[in-house]
Amino acid sequence: MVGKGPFEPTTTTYAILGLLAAGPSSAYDLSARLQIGYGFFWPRARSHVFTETKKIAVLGWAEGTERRTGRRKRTEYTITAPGRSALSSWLATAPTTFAMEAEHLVRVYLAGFGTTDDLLAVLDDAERRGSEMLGIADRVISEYESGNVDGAHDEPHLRVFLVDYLASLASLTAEWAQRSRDDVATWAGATPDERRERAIHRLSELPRRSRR
Amino acid sequence: MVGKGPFEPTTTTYAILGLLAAGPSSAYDLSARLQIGYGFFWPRARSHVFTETKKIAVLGWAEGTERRTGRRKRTEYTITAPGRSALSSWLATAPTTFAMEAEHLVRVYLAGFGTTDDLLAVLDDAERRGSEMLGIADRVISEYESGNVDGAHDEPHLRVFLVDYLASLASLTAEWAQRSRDDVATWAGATPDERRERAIHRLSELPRRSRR
DNA sequence: TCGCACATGTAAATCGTTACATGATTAT
DNA sequence: ATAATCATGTAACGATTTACATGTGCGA
Repeated sequence: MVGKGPFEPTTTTYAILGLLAAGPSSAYDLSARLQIGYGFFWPRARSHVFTETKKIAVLGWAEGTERRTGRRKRTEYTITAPGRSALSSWLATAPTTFAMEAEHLVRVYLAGFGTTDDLLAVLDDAERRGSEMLGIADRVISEYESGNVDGAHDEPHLRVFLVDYLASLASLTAEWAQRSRDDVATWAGATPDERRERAIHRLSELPRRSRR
Repeated sequence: MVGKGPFEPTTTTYAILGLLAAGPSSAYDLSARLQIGYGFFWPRARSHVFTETKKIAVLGWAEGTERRTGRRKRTEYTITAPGRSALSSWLATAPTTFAMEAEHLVRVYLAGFGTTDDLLAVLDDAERRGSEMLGIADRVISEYESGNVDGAHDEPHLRVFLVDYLASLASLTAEWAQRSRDDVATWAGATPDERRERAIHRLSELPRRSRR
């Protein structure tokens, strides 16, 4: 990502352009689809869409037409040929961003300055979030199994990759929280040295690169 | 996160305060530790530290003393008692942020508008990143096994939780990329209906909530 | 002693969010 | 008819990054 002038497209720009590629929609509608479609792996505030669509229009990648409902106006955007072409060019470039913001882990990192109960609460919270995410994945899966899918993103052979990642991450998080809590439970009757031994042993059993 | 005035502490503020709790250091030094310690789950630019430490000083949570090396000055920060107390209060509150920014997944979501080769390239990239992360975890583990640990963060019983999450996420990512690529490979000789069938079947085999 | 990497920041610009505002629609 | 909710944005603000600037120490 170069990131120079004020009209330089960002990943978010392309994400929205991609929504537009599926058909014309109003900015408001896009803002809803942004959260539903990307909420889990590219979260953005709804209001962000309104500035971003303007940028897209200035770039010539979409055309906005004014519609009215009574005295209220709204803008409907339609992707242009240059827009489609910009999207597919972008898809041919390499991804840049892969980041996570996990406050849980910050708190674990600093847990030495808090109480054991604080730590357990953090782990509980992590497990709760993991379970929630699993619940979301669950619902998506059931929809597909029962055939109740709203046409918009009806490409199951691609969709499965996303749901796979989501469900895997969710269950990873929940399971990690559980085993960490179990480990905390063993601290009670142990000397510092025993704790250390055990920690090193647990470390040595983590997934290694050699397993390829 | 309340986030009102310009001196409202953020998670980043506490992350840095937490580094400070381990002993006095210069802002520059903190900025290095920020990346090493939090880089994987709370990434921030080094320069961010310099503004944040000033905020911490204004809040009375640390004191800055001027040092000099020749004509060049630097500021060394020391945490204060109110600072320690703010840190432990914060540790007793609930985490708020758990987010990921995975451009890979954005690209998978939009893969219908690109070529199959684009998609394969994205999956390759994801696998490469997963392997790299596994490599990092690997090195940390080896350091602990061989006892070569730089005292600063020498709390293996806590550290193991972080490395566990890192290594698990890394191998999840790499494995996901592999099985997704394998799936893409089956598309070639299949009708759209077969692809659909297969996708729904794969969906139904993902981790479910019921498994708890 | 020349150049390069490390140390130590500052300033400007951008990205993104929260808060607000107001019209339309629906349920009660 | 009123209240609540949906639709449709705007504006101000804060969080974060990128780019820059300059001193110091070290190896060739």
